Amino acid sequence: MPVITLPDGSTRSFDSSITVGGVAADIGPGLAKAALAGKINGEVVDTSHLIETDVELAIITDRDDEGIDIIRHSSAHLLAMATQQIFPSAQVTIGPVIEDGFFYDFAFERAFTPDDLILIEKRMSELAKEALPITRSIMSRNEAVKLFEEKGEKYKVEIIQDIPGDQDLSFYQQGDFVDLCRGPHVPSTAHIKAFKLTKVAGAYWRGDSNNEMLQRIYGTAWPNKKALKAYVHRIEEAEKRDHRKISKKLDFYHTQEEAPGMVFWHPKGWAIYNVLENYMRNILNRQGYEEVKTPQLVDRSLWERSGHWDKFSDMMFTTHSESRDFAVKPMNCPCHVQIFNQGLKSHKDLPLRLAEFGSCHRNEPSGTLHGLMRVRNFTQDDAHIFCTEAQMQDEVSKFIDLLFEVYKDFGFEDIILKLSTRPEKRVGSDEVWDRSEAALEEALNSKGLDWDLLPGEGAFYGPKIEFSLKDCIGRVWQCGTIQVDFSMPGRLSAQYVSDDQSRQTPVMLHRAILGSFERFIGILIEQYEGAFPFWLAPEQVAILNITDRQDDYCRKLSEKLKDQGNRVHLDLRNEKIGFKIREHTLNKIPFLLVIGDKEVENQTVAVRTRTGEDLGVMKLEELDALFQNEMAKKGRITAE
RNA sequence: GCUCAUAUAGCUCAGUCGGUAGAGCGCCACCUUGGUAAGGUGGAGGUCACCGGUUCAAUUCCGGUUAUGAGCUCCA
Repeated sequence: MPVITLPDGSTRSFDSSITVGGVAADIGPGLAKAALAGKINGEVVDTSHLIETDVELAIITDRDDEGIDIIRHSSAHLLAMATQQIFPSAQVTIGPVIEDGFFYDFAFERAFTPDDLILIEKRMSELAKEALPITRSIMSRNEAVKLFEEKGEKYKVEIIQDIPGDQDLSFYQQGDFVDLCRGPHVPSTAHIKAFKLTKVAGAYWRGDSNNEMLQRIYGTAWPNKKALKAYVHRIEEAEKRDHRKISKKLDFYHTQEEAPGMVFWHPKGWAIYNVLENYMRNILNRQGYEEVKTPQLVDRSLWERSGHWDKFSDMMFTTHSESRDFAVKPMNCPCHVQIFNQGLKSHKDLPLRLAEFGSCHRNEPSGTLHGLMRVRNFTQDDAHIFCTEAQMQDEVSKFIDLLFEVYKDFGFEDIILKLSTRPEKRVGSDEVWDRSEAALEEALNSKGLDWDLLPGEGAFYGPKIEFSLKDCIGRVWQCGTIQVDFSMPGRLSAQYVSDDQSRQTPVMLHRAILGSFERFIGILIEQYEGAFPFWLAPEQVAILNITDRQDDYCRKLSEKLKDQGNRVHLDLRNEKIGFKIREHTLNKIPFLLVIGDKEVENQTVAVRTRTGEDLGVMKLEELDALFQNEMAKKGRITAE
């Protein structure tokens, strides 16, 4: 006689055991129809699950996140079923739920084409309309192996054989299609109402690049057509923000075949870059960093001593001169240790913070290059802090504060923190790891920050914190990092004299806030959709004459604004004012100054924003105040 | 690096079932001096990514190279 407690606290008792679907039907016909699954004592089960004892039960519908995931999972099965009906020789492998959708990997003799996807999607719709019941069954491992061997599904056999012991396995069947699956699934294919196959791409079997390439079909699925439409719209919006397209339109940079993965910055893109670099330079100076510059080309022997040659030589660009091998630097730290090593350092010199906007080259695999986001030549806002172990926590703490301030200036307030701890392969004693991890953890906790732990994800030379920011459409970008390193200072013989006269090896902290300027600018372009806030805008203000009678006034105004440090675009072309306004609005210049006879006569400017707002006629002092206010605000979304 | 796709004017893209190519925008010239998102007329501009092959003939078909795109793998 099971007594069932529902989420609202009410109870229902039944004379005999009952399925989840039965309970839903008992509550009401609407719920019976909407029920996708049940959650019993926190565990998600099928609607066919039989309840025999007293339990807490929640009926899951497409209003629950779990419900949407179940729809997506069942959509993956439907995809596999449809695909095998059309292409019987395609072998099934895995088909999990991912963010916003699902995929299924097939082994197939050729690549699927977009036309194939249309066919498969059509068949999926037909199968969904047939409202095939989805039923669960249990098989022993041996039975299962036999079944899939008969079907010639060698990947499934491999998966099943990897499941340990005599564990019973669950299977889901719809029509004549059956798949190994933990479940749960929707009760019938009729619950799969709004889906779309989005793309096809290669993917390695078991994610290992040594394995054969499978064909992965991606799809998205939603509770209803409206949600699907909203998703498609969201994707289109994200595509509109693509920094590569915007950069071409706004003339920020280009790339070309002769320099793959490297950026030709155009004047407007470089203007943004310069603002960023100078901003970081000022900030680091204020925080007690000292800026340095080190060579691009360094003898191979230094990289051998630092250990990079061993691990990363195939990712380093090399050159040869006068019978010596050189490598273009892939990072700045070994060079910074060289500066540290000049002259005997005292503990009184610590912490020593060396910063460099160091241009680095890494020969990234060709397939990974992507606009400004992944390049072969990039510049980090890099710095290395040489300190004692005792100073470590304080330095980390200061760094976190600084990073939050910087991100705020760009309008990023949602920051995700992750602490990565000791991996299996590592250097340094457990005691040193204990102390370093504790220092990082304590630095985070003392600020009351939320953070995630990634056990075993640290670098071989020390633990690290990684900082990711969320942009305005919810995408996450990892930018900042601070990493403890107790390997390199020793390898490169960095030492200081302690207060007891002994020679000690300093701890080194690698840290960056923006990461690489290239990538960070890419993120900013997408965040702002090219409409940079005033302080970053490559052109901050355009001066537009109405007729050539105002030329002199406009030229003088331009000089004056430039003298005040503004980036000015002077447009005296023989074009109508509407034409010029349209053009500069599309170029996303924050302020447009329209100058006609009236403005010349009164020594004023008529101000229009790129959003089309008319700020009216202003005196030059008022304009200056407006600009200064904008500069002070930077990209912050909340006022101080 | 792997799989698949793509490469035509400065940009966005048509097109040629094999007979050396077009549009819009932009650019240049002239006319127009116009008050808040496109004034008019005319003109220039392409070894159809590169290297081979097939063919009487290749931008088009085939192979390779390079770059780009999507995904996978990688990211000190």
